[in-house]
Amino acid sequence: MPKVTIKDDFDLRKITDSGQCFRARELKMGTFRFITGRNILYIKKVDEESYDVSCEPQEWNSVWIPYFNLDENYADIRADIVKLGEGKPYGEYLKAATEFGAGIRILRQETFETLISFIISQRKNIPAIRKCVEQICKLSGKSVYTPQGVVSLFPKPNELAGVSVFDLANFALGYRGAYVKEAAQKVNDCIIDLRSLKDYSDQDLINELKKLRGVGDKIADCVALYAYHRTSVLPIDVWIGRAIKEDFNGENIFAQFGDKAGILQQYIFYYKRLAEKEY
DNA sequence: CACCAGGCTCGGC
DNA sequence: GCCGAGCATGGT
Repeated sequence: MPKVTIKDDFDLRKITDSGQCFRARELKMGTFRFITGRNILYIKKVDEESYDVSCEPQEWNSVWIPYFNLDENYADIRADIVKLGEGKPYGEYLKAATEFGAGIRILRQETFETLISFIISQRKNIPAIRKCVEQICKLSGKSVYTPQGVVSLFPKPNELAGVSVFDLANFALGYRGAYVKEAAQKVNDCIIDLRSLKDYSDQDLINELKKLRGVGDKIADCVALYAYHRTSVLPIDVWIGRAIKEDFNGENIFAQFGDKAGILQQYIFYYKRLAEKEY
C-alpha cells in the first residue's frame, strides 16, 4: 500500500467528526474513508507522520492534498490564533479550543455536494444529516465497487434533479425536499453556475448562493467556507452563537482574525460541541 | 416523553 | 428593515 508523509496537524477522527463533511467515516481500527467526486480514499495512520493510503501518489497529489488543504500549515495557523488572543479575556479559551481541536483542517469539498448537504443540515443534528446524505447517495448516486465494499457516490446535479420531491421528502428531508429539488434543478439548468462562482468575491458568492430557496446566511457561509475555501467567512450556527454569548461576553471576536476567522470558527464549533459534553 | 438540532421563509409590523 | 411563528423529522 502506498504511504504518504504528513508533518502537520492531521487527525482523521477529528476531521471526520468536525461537522463540515457528512460522508467521511471510520470503517474499522483506524481506517477512514473519504469521498470527493468519484475519488474514494481509504487512509490509516501507521506512524507519527506516516499514513497508508489506497491511492497512487499522483491521485494523492492532485486530489487529496488540495482536499485536505495540506498545502497550508495548521500548526502555524493555531499559533497565530493563540498569539492574537494573548492578553485578551478570551485568550485562554482560544488556547484550549485550538489545542482540543488540533488536527482539524478545513476541507476543500465538492461544491454541489456541499450546497445540498448544508441545505439538508438546517435544524438537524449531525447524525441525522449524515443519514440523510447517505440515503440520497444510495437513492440517486452511482455505485462504485472497491475492494473494501460498495460505495454510493454523491449524485450529480442531473441525477438528483431527477428524483421526485415526494421521494426526497420521504427520505427524512421533510420540508427541505423541495429546496433540494429546486437547487439541483437550478444547478443542472445552469441557472446558477457553481463553477464560475469561484471567481466571485466572498460577498458576491454568498449573495448568489442566497438566491436559492432554502439558502440563507448560515448555509451560504458554510458553502463559501467548505467548498470555496473562503476562510475569512464565518458561519454562525447555534453553537457559535452560544460561544459568542457564553464565552466571549456577547462580543463577536472573529473579525480580527481575518482570513483565519473561518478556521477559528471550526475549532470553536468542535470544542463547544464536544469538549463541554464531558461535564 | 420533552427538547433540541451547523436555519429558513414568510407575513406582520 | 426587524421580529417571530411555523416548519418535518430524528437524536438524545
